[in-house]
Amino acid sequence: MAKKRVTLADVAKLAGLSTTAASMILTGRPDTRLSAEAHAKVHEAASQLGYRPNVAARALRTDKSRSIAFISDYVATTRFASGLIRGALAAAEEARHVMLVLETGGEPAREIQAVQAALDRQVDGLIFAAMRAREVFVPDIVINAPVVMLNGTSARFPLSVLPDEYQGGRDAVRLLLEAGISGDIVLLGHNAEDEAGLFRSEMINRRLAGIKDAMREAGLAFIAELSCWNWEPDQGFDLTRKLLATKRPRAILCLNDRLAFGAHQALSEAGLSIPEDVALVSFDNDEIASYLRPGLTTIALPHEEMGRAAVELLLRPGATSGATLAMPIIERGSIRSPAGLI
Amino acid sequence: MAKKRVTLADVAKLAGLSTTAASMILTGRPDTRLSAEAHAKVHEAASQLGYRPNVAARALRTDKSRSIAFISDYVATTRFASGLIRGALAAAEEARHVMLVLETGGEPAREIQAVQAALDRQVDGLIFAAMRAREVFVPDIVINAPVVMLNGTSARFPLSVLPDEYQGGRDAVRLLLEAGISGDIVLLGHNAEDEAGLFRSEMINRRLAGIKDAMREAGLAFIAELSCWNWEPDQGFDLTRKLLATKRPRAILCLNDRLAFGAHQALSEAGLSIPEDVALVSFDNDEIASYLRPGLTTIALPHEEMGRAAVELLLRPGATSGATLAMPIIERGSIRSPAGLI
DNA sequence: TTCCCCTGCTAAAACCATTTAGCAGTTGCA
DNA sequence: TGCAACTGCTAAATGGTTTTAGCAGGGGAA
Repeated sequence: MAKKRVTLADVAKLAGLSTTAASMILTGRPDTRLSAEAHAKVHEAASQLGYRPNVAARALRTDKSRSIAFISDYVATTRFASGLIRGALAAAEEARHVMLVLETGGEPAREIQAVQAALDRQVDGLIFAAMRAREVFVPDIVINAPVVMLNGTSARFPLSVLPDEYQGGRDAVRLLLEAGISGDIVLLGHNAEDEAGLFRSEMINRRLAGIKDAMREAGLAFIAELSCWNWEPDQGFDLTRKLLATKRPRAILCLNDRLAFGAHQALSEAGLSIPEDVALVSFDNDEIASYLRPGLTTIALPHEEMGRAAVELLLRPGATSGATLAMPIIERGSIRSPAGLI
Repeated sequence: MAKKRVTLADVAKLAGLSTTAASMILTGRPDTRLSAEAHAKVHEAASQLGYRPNVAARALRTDKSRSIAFISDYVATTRFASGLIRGALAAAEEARHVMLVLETGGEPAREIQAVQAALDRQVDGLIFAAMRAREVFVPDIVINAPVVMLNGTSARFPLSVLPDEYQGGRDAVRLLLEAGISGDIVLLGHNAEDEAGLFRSEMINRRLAGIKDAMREAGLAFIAELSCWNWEPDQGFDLTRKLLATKRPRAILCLNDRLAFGAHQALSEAGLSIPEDVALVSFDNDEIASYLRPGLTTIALPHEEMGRAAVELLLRPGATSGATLAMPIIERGSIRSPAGLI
């Protein structure tokens, strides 16, 4: 019952020409010598029959499947993750490619499976996205297709798309300074001594480097540096409450929005107002950043742009160097509340 | 330079047998009469060469590509979305399938594109996921592959996976009653009169029906029903603040967690404590629900289970009826704070 | 006239797997 | 002995496209 797919041969027959001619015309070859009349007839026949090329057959012949693989350790968890996917998806769509999404949980066995599955389907390229990546991630298989690392790096694959964390770190400090804050600043989320020898991630190290450099250049030092491994709201809450027992900061620089969220709660409970008593700045532009009152001023991860850049890089023929994307500054009301800010 | 792919012919040659034999052995045909020795030789040769079947070639012959399409209106936005994808991904992986993810933004043109792209790649089935779906969604193309609707329904495709919103609605009310609350309850997010003639979504209607039925059976009526179209925190905040100017509720039943988040802020600002003064219950188990203090007691959408169920349904040969999944009750501290609850 | 090039097109091979049809040799049974 | 059935295997067709090699016919130059 189900009608057979219409094939190139059907089109050719209807047009009264060979499949060779039909193929050449429909793929838009430039140097062909087929007549204008032939072109017209083939196009007419194709649209009349609703012809769509069979991608599997084409892939078999050309080794191009117009599809790419997006392999990541985690896909859910943060808004960051879906932003990356979303941007990549949009860019893939524009390039008329389709995207296979694969999740590995960071487990080597699943990583291998994922890469194999993608390669079996002759993808035109692979993106390795690191969502939580503490360290570099290396699936050790022969891959003869372009590879782009997204939000991570790899010794084997030089092309990567990264946020400019160093500059982002500097910007966070600069925002505080520009608001006239000149001391009594606390760093929430990291303490060099406590975490000596621990490796969190290359990205975070750069963020910290930017922060430290900017502070030093301004002749400032944090009055406290609070360490915790999981950057979740409850940690931010506990650390801030403990902090307030002994110190009265003028600003808290939080290493992500979730910590800032917890800090916000602790400050509110202590009857301190934001930003008048204590200013807050953080990173990521997580969903919750906009929910707070006042909204959190934050250095955003350019999720969608990164995903998009990865695909564009992957599909650009002779790409040789990766991309570093600026982290946009999202000003809300947690540093100062001038007119015009939410 | 790049080594040629290993083909079945290579394996057959090394094993000293025909490709027919190699194919039959590697695909594990049951009724074949090939010798144990032949089996051993072929498997040996395959693993020695690292043979991997070319999926495109296989798809061309068998019309099965071991891949499915996940087409949704939005992919980022909510945690809900990525939960669905994640569950679907896990189930697909277990079934050794690969998943194409496509986003349409709810635009008909992109919907058609997406379905075509998937069909061109001979997917073994399609999932249409509705993230925000206000109404039913129908891409009007001939699709001769199984289809499952996820979090939505369609007249054309009877198989769908849905949360049991009606029971969820009943549960929300029941939780309040069990906590000894017997009146002064406010419904936040909907007002039958204000929204007469508006169609939000079938799912939400069922949620409301469950709530209304449970209230009626308990002989109760809401002391206020507050309508707003966008269920975002700022709306919840504004409506609750306005409410508090004239009324003093004992509980607020919020139609989603974001509204509850806003209500929480307004209650805190008014100096009311949760749950002692005002109890809060809501829906979705959004990420923010666990961040609040106390945590939000909420009726969860079973994201991952739904995604998983959709794939399993899609891949089950003669599936004839869809699935309705229970909405788990996540008890935190916003209705009552007994020992043991967060 | 012969040779060469150009035009407009096509036959057939190639890509890599699955599957149908069938072959040669042995055994089982009457 | 004759015939059927079985065993263990293979040749060739098939799926839909791209691409290489080349064909027939006409025109221009030498």
